[in-house]
Amino acid sequence: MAVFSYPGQGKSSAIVPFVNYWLIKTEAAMYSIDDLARDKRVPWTGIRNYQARNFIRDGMKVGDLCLFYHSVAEPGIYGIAKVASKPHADLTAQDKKDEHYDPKSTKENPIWMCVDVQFVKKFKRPVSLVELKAERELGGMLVLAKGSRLSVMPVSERHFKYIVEKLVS
DNA sequence: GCCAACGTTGGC
DNA sequence: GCCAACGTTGGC
Repeated sequence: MAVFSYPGQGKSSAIVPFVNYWLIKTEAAMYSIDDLARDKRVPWTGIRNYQARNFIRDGMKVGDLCLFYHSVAEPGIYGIAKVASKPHADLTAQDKKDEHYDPKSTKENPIWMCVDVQFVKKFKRPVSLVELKAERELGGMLVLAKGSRLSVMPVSERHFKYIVEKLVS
């Protein structure tokens, strides 16, 4: 939480949630923005990369907004999701039948974390990877970096707002 | 389907 | 701790 004071209101101030911004990746064939629109809220499981896990564990807070990115087929940003829970253990890692089962994960040391994500909106039109790359304003976005393979990564407020307020509206 | 770029694993 | 082998990701 961060304290913001509003100009013109003397000494008054208000506590408002401090929002972080993220980009979460998925293959549409596996789980798409339409699937999230249908399900409304799901645990974002299956992240098996330590750097991505650390972003989830150490950075994600309820209310954070996520660009919803489809990789591989027609790559681009398709909408927005919201972090709807605190980070918690990803139990699919302890499920032998799950495709993301990890024998190193135990009840005592779950290793892998996830948050619940909630559907916010699907863009009227997706912002393709080609379009993202063409925007000078978006230079430095992690997802555009060569070799960027993280499935969860932070996004700056400036980049987030440029995409949502300038590119898709 | 190809292949570059990564991350992880395991032998030493 | 090094590093080759291997598996995966993801753009094209």
